[in-house]
Amino acid sequence: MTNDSITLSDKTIGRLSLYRRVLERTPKNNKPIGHIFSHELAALAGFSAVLVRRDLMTIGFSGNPKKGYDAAELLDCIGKFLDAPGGTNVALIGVGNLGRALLAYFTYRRPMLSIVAAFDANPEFTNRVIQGCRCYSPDDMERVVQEKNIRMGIIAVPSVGAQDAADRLMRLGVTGFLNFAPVALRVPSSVYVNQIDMTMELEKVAFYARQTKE
Amino acid sequence: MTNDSITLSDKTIGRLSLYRRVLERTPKNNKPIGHIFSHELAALAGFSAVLVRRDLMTIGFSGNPKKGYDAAELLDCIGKFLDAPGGTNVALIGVGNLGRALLAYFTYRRPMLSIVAAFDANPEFTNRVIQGCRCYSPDDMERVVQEKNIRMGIIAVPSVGAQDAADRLMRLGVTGFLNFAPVALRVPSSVYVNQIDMTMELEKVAFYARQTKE
DNA sequence: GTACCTCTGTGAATACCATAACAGAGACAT
DNA sequence: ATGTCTCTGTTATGGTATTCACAGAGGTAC
Ligand SMILES: NC(=O)c1ccc[n+]([C@@H]2O[C@H](COP(=O)([O-])OP(=O)(O)OC[C@H]3O[C@@H](n4cnc5c(N)ncnc54)[C@H](O)[C@@H]3O)[C@@H](O)[C@H]2O)c1
Ligand SMILES: NC(=O)c1ccc[n+]([C@@H]2O[C@H](COP(=O)([O-])OP(=O)(O)OC[C@H]3O[C@@H](n4cnc5c(N)ncnc54)[C@H](O)[C@@H]3O)[C@@H](O)[C@H]2O)c1
Repeated sequence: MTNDSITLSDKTIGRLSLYRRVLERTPKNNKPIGHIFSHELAALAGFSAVLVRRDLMTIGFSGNPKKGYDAAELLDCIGKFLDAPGGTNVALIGVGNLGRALLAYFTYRRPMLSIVAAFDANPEFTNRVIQGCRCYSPDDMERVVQEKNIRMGIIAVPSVGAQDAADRLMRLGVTGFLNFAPVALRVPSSVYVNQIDMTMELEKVAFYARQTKE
Repeated sequence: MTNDSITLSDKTIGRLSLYRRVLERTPKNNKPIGHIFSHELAALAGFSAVLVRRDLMTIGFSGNPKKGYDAAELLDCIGKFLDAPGGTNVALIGVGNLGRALLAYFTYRRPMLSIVAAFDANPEFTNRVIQGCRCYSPDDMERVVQEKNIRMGIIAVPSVGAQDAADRLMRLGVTGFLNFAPVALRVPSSVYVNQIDMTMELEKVAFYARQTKE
């Protein structure tokens, strides 16, 4: 039914992720949603109804003009696109303030996306379990990444260590990064980097907040 | 020289914020950068050189074909666009795992953008100083927001409390939000919301990491 | 001086993305 | 049966962001 040969735009896969969480979370009169209309899903996710319909169209998911979309089937269909069949194992590099918050949040939250190991250069954090996740020394990276079949990395170390951390993980076969350090990672085109620059996001808000206030 | 009547695109103001931080941080042979070429700044920020030139063009900043752009003047010029003259005061709502990480990071980091108050419903956190920032009960919101002239809010509470927090702040004149809760805030068009959905960002990486691996 | 080189500045072309607009299908009332 | 209503599915349109391509300016080598 669903086929990965379709190309999804970057924006669309982000929205699919959000549709899924909204559907998982939102109960309708205390029982799971049966069917949902595009405009309902749009309101929950914060987009327009036509955009929802087009996203679902691109993944080849069909609804019923009278009842809307079957929520359970839609969840399944989105999962077929977003999730790797056996789940994806993630490494966290840097167990500082941000890293610990991420561990606390993501541990056991997404069944198909697990942070299975954390690494930190500070011996204070290594060889213990933090927020339910085992924390290792960077020296153990080669062994642990291979043992645990880690495919992607979250970089939450200071800027100066970010490129080095990425380089080491790439040598071990990691092909995707979520990078919180405000520095541009140099990677080959076969590796995907998603850069989150919170300072930039904050300054953007400050800019617009000022525009509307004055 | 610089005039705010120019309209900057959302993407451009984000990149300006990054150019600035890259310039502030990067020393050249242990002394501040004097001049910098568009391709150098592009490499540091992770964009293309022509995009850098285009951005600087839109803010009306000129370089020298032989020496490049004067870094100090550029910093000044970017500041004239991004910073409110007296700085912007920010409130943080929710001093949980993520909120504390944000406090630790942003306190004293950006001179023109300060988190001047935090609010949390949990009495364990209120009426004390956390990571250098005073933390109040939500009951004190009206007084504190007015006293400290707070213009924008960072929402780091669970989804269920996000809309309520935003509503209360908006009634007190706050016009911009950085929202980490994975829920669409309902706000009038005069209020700017920047939504950061880390789960979505993580799932995007998982998607692309899988594509390249197989 | 002249040929050449590099970099800025910018109009034109391209790619991408969201919205608008509408065709089609089923339900329902009369 | 027929008209109307609502929602889906899809094509057409518009707008915006980025890249392409190149003119212009100044500096350098010889
Ligand atoms: N905390 C925030 O809210 C925030 C906001 C914006 C950006 N960031 C960025 O996120 C990153 C992490 O921020 P943070 O606040 O958690 O910093 P932090 O200083 O609290 O934590 C950094 C951690 O990384 C570890 N570390 C340093 N070098 C390492 C290396 N080479 N290998 C392994 N571990 C190493 C340190 O021991 C420390 O535990 C930084 O790049 C920061 O710029 C954080
Ligand atoms: N921690 C992460 O890495 C992460 C990742 C993705 C999304 N988020 C989102 O960020 C938000 C905060 O996450 P967190 O991990 O810090 O959660 P948390 O549970 O650690 O902290 C939430 C804090 O908000 C306070 N709070 C609850 N209701 C409140 C209210 N009405 N007013 C004031 N304070 C209130 C609680 O007392 C608590 O201190 C959540 O919406 C979460 O979904 C966090």
